[in-house]
Amino acid sequence: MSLFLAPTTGETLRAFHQQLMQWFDEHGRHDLPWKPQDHYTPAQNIYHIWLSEIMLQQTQVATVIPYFFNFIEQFPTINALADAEIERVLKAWEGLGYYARARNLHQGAQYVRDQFNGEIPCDFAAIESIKGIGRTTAAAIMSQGFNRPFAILDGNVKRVMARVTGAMHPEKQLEKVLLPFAYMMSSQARPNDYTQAVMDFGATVCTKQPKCTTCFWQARCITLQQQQVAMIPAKKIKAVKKDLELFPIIVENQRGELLFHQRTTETIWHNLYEFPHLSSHLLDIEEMMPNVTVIESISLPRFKHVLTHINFHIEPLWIKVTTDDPSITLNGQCYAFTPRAIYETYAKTKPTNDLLDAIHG
DNA sequence: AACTCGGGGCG
DNA sequence: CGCCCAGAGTT
Repeated sequence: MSLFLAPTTGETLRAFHQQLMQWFDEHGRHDLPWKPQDHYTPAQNIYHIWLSEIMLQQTQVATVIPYFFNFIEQFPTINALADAEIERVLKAWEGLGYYARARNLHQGAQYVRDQFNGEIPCDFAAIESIKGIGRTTAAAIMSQGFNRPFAILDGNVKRVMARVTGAMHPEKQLEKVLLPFAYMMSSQARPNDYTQAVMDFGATVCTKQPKCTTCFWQARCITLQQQQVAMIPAKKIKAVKKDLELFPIIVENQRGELLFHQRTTETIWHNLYEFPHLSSHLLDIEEMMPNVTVIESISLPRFKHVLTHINFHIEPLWIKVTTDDPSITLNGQCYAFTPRAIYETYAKTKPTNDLLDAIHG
């Protein structure tokens, strides 16, 4: 049995496309900074679209814009990015989240430098072979960068297409069901503008709580007519979150240097910097750090840090000590005292930055 | 197919 | 406080 509210005809999709493009010309976002510009080379414009697509994964436009400007200033070309140190790339990404994106982007730039002479080719399969680029981002580069008819199905497009077609399918089936419709839409006129148009429409009109009274399609929207707007697209099944406690220890010596180290775990916050932390409360300071004299021990307020799948409950301890040692062994691991000017140049986790604000503010 | 990866904004 | 945002890699 069909999960569509009603069958969708080709005429319906063509009419929607026509009106969408008219809407875009008048109301679309035409000033996004990664839009191709004449004072950049064609290769740079493609690079900008690539970069923006990566930054925009699960991240809103307003958040991305300042990061984008900073990034292209530091890394103006793909080859410049490829030749840069990963530490600099992560620093430019600091606070944006999903740090695997930065590592994949850096690896991708080296791949493009070595395999494609520093220029992204107009080849969907080749683009998709670049680290960090999946079907959606590859299609976005093909359509927006090269003006080729490739369909994207990101969150915005899925929401728009689900409502236009009245697809009630659950999240997993939805993408497969909508892909043929998405391709049909993209294969009409102005592929690059269409891609931007449908995303702008999804981001500004056909939102989660859509502005149907201003919508050009309200008279023909099957989802609106049958009052299913709140039900389409179907909600995602919420993942169960874990609660984890974290006990960071901020050890500050008489010169104001802090114990600081780079994460090496393969899981979260890979390659980023943080304070040493324990999995339980620090019981005996003198026992854990024999060669230091504790001047002051301050419990900072506990706070929460939320990730997609983890709630961190953080109970920080700030210990001011005197010692002649340049490093401290804690739980069998060696941590070095680091001057403020140094650690501020490295990309840190969000809780670490919050703690730095707390002790310096 | 399910799970993992951040952080910000908004109602 | 819950949900979503221009998703992709791993298992």
